[in-house]
Amino acid sequence: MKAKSYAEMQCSIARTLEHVGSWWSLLIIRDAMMGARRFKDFEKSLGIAKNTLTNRLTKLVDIGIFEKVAVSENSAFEEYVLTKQGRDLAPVMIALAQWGDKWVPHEQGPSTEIIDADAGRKLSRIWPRRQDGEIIPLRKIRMKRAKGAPKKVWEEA
Amino acid sequence: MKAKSYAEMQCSIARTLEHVGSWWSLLIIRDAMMGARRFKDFEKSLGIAKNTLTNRLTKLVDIGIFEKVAVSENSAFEEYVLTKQGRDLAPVMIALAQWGDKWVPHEQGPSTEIIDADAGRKLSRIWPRRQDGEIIPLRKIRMKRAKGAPKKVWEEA
DNA sequence: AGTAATTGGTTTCATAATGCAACTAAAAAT
DNA sequence: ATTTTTAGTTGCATTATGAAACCAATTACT
Repeated sequence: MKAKSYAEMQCSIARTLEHVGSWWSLLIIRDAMMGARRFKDFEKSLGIAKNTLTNRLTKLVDIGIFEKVAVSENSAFEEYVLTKQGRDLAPVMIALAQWGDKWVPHEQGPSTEIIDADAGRKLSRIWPRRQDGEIIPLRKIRMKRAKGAPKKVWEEA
Repeated sequence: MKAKSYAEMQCSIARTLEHVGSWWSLLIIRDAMMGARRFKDFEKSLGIAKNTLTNRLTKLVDIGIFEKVAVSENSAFEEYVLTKQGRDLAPVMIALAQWGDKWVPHEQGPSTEIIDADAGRKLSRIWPRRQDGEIIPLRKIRMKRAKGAPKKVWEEA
């Protein structure tokens, strides 16, 4: 659920989750990345309630992650297509999928594969790198509030 | 909210979200990555209700993302520390933060900074690469169900 | 040592979000 | 012309969250 908004938090992650962090939203986007377009596609694939799906899709269109496009010249139906903004969530999806494969393996294998079409094989782990491609080890990475952002409670004193 | 589980879906992303996709969970983990440890730290930083925080932390401990550790030799209090599994969510956090900075900028700037401690500057965009470091363009990336996973509804016919 | 404040909860109740089933109008297929 | 599909909407039951009060144990203060 969600009754309280993250929108006013001074945090880039919170603001992203405000847009795509609701239950179902990321799975809707995942399905779109795997080829779903029509309302019924998402509904049947996810087993989500129709009213909830309507709410999610409407919001995702509002914030610019999907756009509604006519199915064809001569059809009155519309389908939901990811915008550039939506497609740009790919690194998030890849990171989520790879974490799941590593830490929550399923008896029946990965079951979602993310492929490099040129090399024809699974992507290697997505990980921060320096410009030259060198991998940055976790211990060298610091997450901190930006200058000007309010002090965290545990930083007082 | 969340009333229906993703656990049985044949999808790596769904299984990850089943663990960390509930409202608040990723923000709790973010706070931990930024230095929060004590119950009160999370509570005050997030403004989350105590019962909800208790539920989330208990679950996150159960599934191995946090562990409870004595604050010190002579203290009876415990604090919540990320496990290796939890720290391994770093790429997810980085991807979320960078997407937010790009698409949902805040008047007052990024407000969450992720730094390469050696280079002393912000991380460049996390993105899938080939082993040699070459960036893989989005159009070369395919997400698909693995062999054996059930066909997607839009693939029928 | 005795008292006050903090911590980490639990419990209760109101509210908000979701799940489900029934219903509907428009479009498409037969 | 009729049936089926699609994309919803509506209403109700259930579940999750938010807020406040309450509580026992621990820690800090005097």
